[in-house]
Amino acid sequence: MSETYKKQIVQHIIRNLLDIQLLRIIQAEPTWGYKIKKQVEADFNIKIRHGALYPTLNLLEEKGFVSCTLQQKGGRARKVYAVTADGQVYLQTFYGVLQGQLGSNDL
Amino acid sequence: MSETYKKQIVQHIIRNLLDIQLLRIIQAEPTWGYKIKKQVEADFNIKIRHGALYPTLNLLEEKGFVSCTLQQKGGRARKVYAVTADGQVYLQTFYGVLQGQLGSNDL
DNA sequence: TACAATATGTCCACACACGGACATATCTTG
DNA sequence: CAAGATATGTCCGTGTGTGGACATATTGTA
Repeated sequence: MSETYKKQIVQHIIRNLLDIQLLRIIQAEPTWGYKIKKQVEADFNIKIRHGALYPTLNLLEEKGFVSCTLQQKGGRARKVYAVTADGQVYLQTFYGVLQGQLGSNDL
Repeated sequence: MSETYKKQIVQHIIRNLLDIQLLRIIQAEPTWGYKIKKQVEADFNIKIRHGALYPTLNLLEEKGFVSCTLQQKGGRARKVYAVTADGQVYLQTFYGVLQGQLGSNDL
């Protein structure tokens, strides 16, 4: 796996496919906005705007791709997201379209 | 594979990941701009702007991800593109990042 | 011979997304 | 007790990309 293009690719994805990438991260493990931000910034050494992150999470919830559970940790509230069945279908369909693995019967 | 989200996902990809999708199509078979446009429009029933398509193809060539061969068919010239070794590495790295399959040694 | 298709290219008004500031509240640490 | 971290949210000027027109040349067809 090449290291040369990795950072620019990650920024490409975060910029253009934030919704998909969030779905993927949440599918791996239910989590919340702030943790995703810190995690991605640590893993890839890039910045995620929380001004884009939180509205996108809310959008995913509106679309029914993730469900939201309010978790109280002391007085601080976390909105823990989990991928719904619809979200999983969406994500899998995305991968299929991207890699051209859709059967011809789909049309 | 779900049909529900397919069209919006394809538009999502064409809009935000045109370069990647072009790489994938060209990797499957060396081809040229106009054919890609017609093919995608027929396959997915969506419009591709050639005003975005051709500059993107030229950009991919500049970056060295595709090579270009001028093919004369009668008097009409075609710019037939093929994916280079660099382009294949880029594409594979992209899939890896997107699906989170990068080893931890990559950092 | 005129129109549609093939084939590639540029350009511009406009809309949308970005970067970053502003905002609020709680908890932890020095 | 103040500063930084946790946690989520809005807003706005600016810059980037979109949609579609304009452009050109050849070939096939009605």
